Amino acid sequence: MEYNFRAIEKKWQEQWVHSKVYQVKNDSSKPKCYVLDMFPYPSGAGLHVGHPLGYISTDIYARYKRLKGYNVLHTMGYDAFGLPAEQYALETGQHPAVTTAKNIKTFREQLDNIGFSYDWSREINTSDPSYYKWTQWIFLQLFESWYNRNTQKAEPIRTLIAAFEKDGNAGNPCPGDRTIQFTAEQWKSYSEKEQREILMQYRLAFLAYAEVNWCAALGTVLANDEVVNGVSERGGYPVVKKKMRQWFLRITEYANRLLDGLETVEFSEAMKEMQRNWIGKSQGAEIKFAIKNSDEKVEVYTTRPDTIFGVDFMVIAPEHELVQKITTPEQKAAIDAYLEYVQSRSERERMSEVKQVTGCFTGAYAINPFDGREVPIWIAEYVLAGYGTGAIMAVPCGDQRDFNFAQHFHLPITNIIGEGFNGTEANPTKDAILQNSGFLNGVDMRTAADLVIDKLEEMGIGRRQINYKMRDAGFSRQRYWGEPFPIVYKDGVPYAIDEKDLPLELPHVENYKPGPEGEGPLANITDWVNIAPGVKRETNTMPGYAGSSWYFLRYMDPHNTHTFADRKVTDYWNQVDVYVGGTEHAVGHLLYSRMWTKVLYDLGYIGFQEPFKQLINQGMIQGSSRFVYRIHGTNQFVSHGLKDQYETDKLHVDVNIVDGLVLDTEAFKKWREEFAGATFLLEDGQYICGQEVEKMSKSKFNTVNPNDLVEKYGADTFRMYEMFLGPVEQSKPWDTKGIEGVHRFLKKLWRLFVDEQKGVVVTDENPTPEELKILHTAIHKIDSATNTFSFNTAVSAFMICVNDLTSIGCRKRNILESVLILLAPYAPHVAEELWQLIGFNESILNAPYPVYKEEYTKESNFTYPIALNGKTKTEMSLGLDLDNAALEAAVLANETVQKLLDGKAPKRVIIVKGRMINLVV
RNA sequence: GCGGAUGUGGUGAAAUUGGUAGACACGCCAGACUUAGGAUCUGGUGCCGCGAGGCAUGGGGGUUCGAGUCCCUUCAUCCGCACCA
Repeated sequence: MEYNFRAIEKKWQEQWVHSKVYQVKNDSSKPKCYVLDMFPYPSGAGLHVGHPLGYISTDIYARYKRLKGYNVLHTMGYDAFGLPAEQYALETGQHPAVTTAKNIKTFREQLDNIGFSYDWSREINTSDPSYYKWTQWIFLQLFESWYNRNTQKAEPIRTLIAAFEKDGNAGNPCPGDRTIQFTAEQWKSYSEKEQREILMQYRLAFLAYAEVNWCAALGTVLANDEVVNGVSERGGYPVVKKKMRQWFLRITEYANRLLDGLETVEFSEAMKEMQRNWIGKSQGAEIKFAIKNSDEKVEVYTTRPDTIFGVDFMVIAPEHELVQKITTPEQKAAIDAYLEYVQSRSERERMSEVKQVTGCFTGAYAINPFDGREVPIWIAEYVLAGYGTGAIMAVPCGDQRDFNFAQHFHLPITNIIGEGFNGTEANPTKDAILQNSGFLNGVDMRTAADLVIDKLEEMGIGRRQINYKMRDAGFSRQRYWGEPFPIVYKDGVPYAIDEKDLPLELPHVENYKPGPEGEGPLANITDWVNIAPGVKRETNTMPGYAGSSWYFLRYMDPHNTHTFADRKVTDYWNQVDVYVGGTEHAVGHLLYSRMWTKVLYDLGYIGFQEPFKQLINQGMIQGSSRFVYRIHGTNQFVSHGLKDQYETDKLHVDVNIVDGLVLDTEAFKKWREEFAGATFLLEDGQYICGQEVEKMSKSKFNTVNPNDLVEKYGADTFRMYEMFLGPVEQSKPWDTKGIEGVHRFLKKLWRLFVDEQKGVVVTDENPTPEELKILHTAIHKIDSATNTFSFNTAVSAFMICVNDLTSIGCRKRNILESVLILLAPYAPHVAEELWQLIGFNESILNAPYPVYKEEYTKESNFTYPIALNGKTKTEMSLGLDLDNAALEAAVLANETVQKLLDGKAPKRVIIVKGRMINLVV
């Protein structure tokens, strides 16, 4: 009987399906554990070896926790709405639902091949109406809620209306527009339309005109994180700013809670830092400066109010509304020219020429409230309209950009930090003592900041202000393949559709071309859009992140038709205990899902406000591409070492027909028709390819399909090899070479149990202390390594264990049973098979995890390294029960040591019991 | 520019957190069994040196009896953000 992994794996995969061993109940006397993967977008390319890295980790962990006595929720599904399917539909006319279903089928087959323990009865698909019904429902909750800054949580919009009817909006200033102010009487006098317009400024999901990233080539609006260097992430098409009426989520109201929540979760420091940067909290002050000969005021935001005596000029954004009002007639022509220049510059240019200093003087002067100094007001593109107040007070001695600006335009620089400023570059210190600063002279900057703000508040021209870089999240897409908004417009006023009419299903369309004026394809279906005279549907759809913002909740209760997930069930499963996925979702998906969770928590639908307790970022598996070199204009290929002698074209070649770096030339000729007649210039009889590490992608022919490896070595080998590659968090190029070693290990393990001729050879003898030591060393190492996601070291511990047991010929049931249970999470098929072969009828999944007993690994002796001045010279086996004096005596009596000491006595003897002994001379 | 991470043999990587650097594998070398082997098994394999021995964790410095691990400094690579006042 040899290790026939193909038969074994097929048998157990069928057996698992048949006996429903992975179905999980929503209650149990056992403690719960929720282990989740970021669900994939089912692309047409299928899975490559990079995808399962995370999935295998979670599967091992989930199986491990189950053996440890937990009720484990471990699920998989598909993030199935999205642009690629729609692009494909545009090109081929195939309905996205059709291609998506096909892709899902491929993914499922590939996943099943690897032997995962998902509870597939809970599978979800975000494009399924039974799922997006609840995405739409949650959207309506967002639409019907506002953020109460007094209670610091989301509340139903009716509590806001009640407040308006009582006190107007005095207690609840408008987050969308601070200038909106009204009394209770005024509120009651407004028409319904006016009231709803005001409420819109408060809703968590709201409509606003805003500049969006408009990509004409894709015919759609893109999120900031879908725009890279001014072009679309997909396709690399140009992106421009365009004003459109868009849905937004008021995530900025949650900025502070999203920030504070990071303290309560276990994410990597890198991940937390990325989110902190994205949220970008800063504390400072808003200050109003009077303008000379004008009633206008210019309001700036600064984080450094302490430097107010160092203000030498003001800069406002070119888009700032004050520009037209304060520009003097003499400067008008210059300013107009500058504005024209700014408008002519694409987003891309502005980004790529960050260091260039440009600007223009308005002719107006602002007045420093403390010393009455008049400083010029400039406009410049380095000041952004969208951040703070769109205006700054410039302190060139303390801020490098202000300094560069002052130098460029020859503006005088006031020094308020004495020797701290050297005149050649700005010094942004906060630790100087102020000089040249009126009433602040001699005060340190940190203290001065508070003094200034207090004084400004007293004078009524300034106040403390916290700002965030984060913007509200755009939530509309002019696309077809997404969730339709459950919204209708009556005379242009948006209303929620009735909950009982959910889901609002995505209608069928004839084609996927964008609608008129940048609208989505839905706008083309006029009889769907126009419900009644004056009543129209929303034609935008929701963005890709809508469905993924809450899917972890649906897995808990996937078939519930009354609610998105029953409160009792979400209370039971609670937070995701371990969430595994790539870093690319650091600021998108992770922030949105954290926000949705907080909203649902505020509204009382769930009982926790952080979705993911622990996050592990799997590294990216890169592709290791191979290249061949074709002599230009011929069909002759030259080996890598000889290529410099010719003029060649470098071509990607399929990594699957290259062994290491050696090309299989026959396979190459068959690979593509155009190479059928290829000839080769070889080195030492071989064609050597070039290699480069690149992203794994079909177009680079460097993808490796897990199916091929599973076919050749088996799922168990594949699983363990992926883990053996290195720490899960680390990115590394894929290399199939080492898989043999893991395969050998499994064959060796098999031979511990089964002899080719004799069959099962396991005995019932009692284990020796040596065997128990091998086992318990393995238990200790594997248990803790699995628990800490250090799977690569666990695999090596398995190898050591099996090597040791093989070399002493141990075939004892007592030992081997435990080894199998340890192995079951890693290589579930072979573990089940051997478990059955040694006589168990029940699945190994329900066996108890072995418990480490220290007594078996305890030694009476320890082989001490004996070092002289910290350098190991020899070793001695000495009793662990010896005290330091006895150890010292034994060491000094040692022949080698005496020779080394050469008659001299050591100055000091350092003894670390059970570790080492060091002689200092 | 700011923030984060990483740097260890020919390769992937270990190292109980300050205590024998290179476990476990791949690759390579030698051998055994073989008609054969891309099967299996045995031994070897950081570098220099015939050897005793010396040198080695990106470089330089420091703390310590002892540093891959802590501190300072410097270089390189990768990732994220990027005119955020």
